[in-house]
Amino acid sequence: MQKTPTLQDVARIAGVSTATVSRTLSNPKVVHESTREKVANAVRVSGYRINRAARNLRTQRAHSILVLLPDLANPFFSAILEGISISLSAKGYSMLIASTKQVHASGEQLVDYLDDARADGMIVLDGGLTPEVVGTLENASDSKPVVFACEWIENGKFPSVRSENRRGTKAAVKYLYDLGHTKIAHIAGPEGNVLMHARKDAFLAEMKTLQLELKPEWLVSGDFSLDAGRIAAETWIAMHDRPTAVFCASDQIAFGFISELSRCDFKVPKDVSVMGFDDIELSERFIPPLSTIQQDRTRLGKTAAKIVLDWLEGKSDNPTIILPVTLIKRESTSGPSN
Amino acid sequence: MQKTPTLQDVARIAGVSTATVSRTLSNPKVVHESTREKVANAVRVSGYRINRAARNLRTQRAHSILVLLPDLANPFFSAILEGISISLSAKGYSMLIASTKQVHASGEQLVDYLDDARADGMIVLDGGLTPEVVGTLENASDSKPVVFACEWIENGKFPSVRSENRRGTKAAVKYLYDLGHTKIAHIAGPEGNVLMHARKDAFLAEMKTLQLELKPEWLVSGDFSLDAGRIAAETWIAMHDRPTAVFCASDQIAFGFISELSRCDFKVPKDVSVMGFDDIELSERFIPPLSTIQQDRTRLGKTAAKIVLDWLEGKSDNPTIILPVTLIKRESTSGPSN
DNA sequence: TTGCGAAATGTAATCGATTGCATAACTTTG
DNA sequence: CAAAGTTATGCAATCGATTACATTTCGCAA
Repeated sequence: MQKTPTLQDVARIAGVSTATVSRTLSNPKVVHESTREKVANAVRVSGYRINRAARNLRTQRAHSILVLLPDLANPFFSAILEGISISLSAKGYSMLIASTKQVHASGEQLVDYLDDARADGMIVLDGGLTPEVVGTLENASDSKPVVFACEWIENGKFPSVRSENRRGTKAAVKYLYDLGHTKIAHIAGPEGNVLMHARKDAFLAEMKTLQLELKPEWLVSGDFSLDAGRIAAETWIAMHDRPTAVFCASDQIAFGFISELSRCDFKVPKDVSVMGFDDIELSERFIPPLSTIQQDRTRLGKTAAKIVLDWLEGKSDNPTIILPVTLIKRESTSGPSN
Repeated sequence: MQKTPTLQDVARIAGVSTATVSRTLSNPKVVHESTREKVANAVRVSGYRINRAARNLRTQRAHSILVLLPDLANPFFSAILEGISISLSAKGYSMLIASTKQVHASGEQLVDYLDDARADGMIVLDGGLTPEVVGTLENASDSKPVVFACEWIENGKFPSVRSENRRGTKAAVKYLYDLGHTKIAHIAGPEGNVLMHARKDAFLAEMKTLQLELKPEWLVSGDFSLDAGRIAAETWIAMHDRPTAVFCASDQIAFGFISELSRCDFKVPKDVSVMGFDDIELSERFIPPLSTIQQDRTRLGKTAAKIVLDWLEGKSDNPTIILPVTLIKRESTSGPSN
């Protein structure tokens, strides 16, 4: 019922000064064992809990990290969040979440989170920030860590963690080629997105390496959504010279694509082989199970958090880390029929 | 390069006291217009940002709310988080996220978030907390708001927001019945879960109302996962008297179920009609598109946040709010084939 | 012009922990 | 045994905003 006990209370009960209590709690080895016990006992008796607001003020640390998503409702990010959270909570940090859309909508500046001592650093999963926002962040990141994960800013000075988009893409195309496909299309991500570029460029490069013809209409632009896949399916259906394989820039696209084809009575992989990118949980259980390039999302998250925390502790080599991907062969791909 | 300006700095530049600056910022109408302008100008010149740690300490508010998930990697929660975030950020609150698993693993107590001034309140999406944890939360919630969303604690004293699980379930069964099905199975959620109970009980009640026979083996227990659906499919295949329709406690279960059936060359809805519960984004694009009971997850989140915020402002009627669900008819259901 | 209430502003204590510096207690050493 | 060095503890300033209370200023009526 009474207000929560403070350091003062603990000090009084233990018969020592607040300085000693504080030291006992944060750096036990500098106090005498007997004092340590008295304090530990007083803490137990009083049910003392540290007041983080007070500590945060004094230490100039928020002990929390902001994670910025492009879109909270997108399930692609869940596993990444889990990875981040694991790393953060192991070090006693909390995870704040916000989405670009909403920060923008509420009229706040992103950099405020850093400037107003709400967060000590930031993990950004959105490579689509406007140049001004990136600019203010670059300034802020002279003193506060900002790390990109999955996506990144071209020519930006931020460290980042990402998957081998290039190698994954090439492996996918090569795999389709080895299955016997020569007419391969790509459904790309949203215009201007770094991932979209990385994957599209790698796709073009690999097609060239394999000396495969690429009709312009086989390069479909979209975004990473289900609906982009659906629209691409309509496009595919309308083609006179249909590619026999399609490499989608995300699993969601692939789902939308296959779903729409199926609605129109086309069969995957009989009529067209389809590959995705990501390997989200459902891919294994889609109908047909989706061949895809697997990203280790949890590890992506853990790694991003580690970079931020290391940076906060002074180890600032600001690396760009590229994590391996794996080609997963399932039943949405086969050799071309005849 | 220099340190961020404080209220003091603004006061000095504007030629007024810190008290006046503070009032200008938090309650502008009590200061004279001319002063207001001086202060506004000083804020602009100095680039002042409030230090939240300091404000939090003084006001005894963290201006953030903890959202507790059972499992961060589960995409079902994404849309709920979005709803929560919208409501919170509109009122200047931040959203902290943690998962039951990890809080537990890190040896922290859940209630610490409230006790150590990290969060002003809590939204819990996990009805599976242990009774001790619930107990400590109940104590804490004398002073701090704790609200359950989606799931809840039976006989607990927490307000909650949830969907019409009962009505949704009955509507699903009735719909299958109206299509002509009389042999209907249910794949339930995890043992001990309140949602699982609510839906199973409603299922049993409706079967009784419709005077349909229910063989014990038609009541399959599982959890809400894809894999539970896969296992249930094996069970279904092995039955001698197979139900012609299956009502799954979640869309994920339904996906797993259909996926496995499809792998074994059964057709949905020809061989069996399948319904889900939730209407997650992908349901519309699954193959076949899934008939299901739609929960408004965004609204669930918004409402939960609203209850917490109202409570913080003193409006404490602590309501239990039950949101309407909608029956969505798609192609995973049809009349039984003879 | 004086006086009084209302409006505007200022002074300084406060929130609760951390930490530089000073001091006390205790060891070691010549 | 005294001097020097170590170790343990305490004192009090500090982080940066908020706010109760005191004081000043202003407007208006008599």
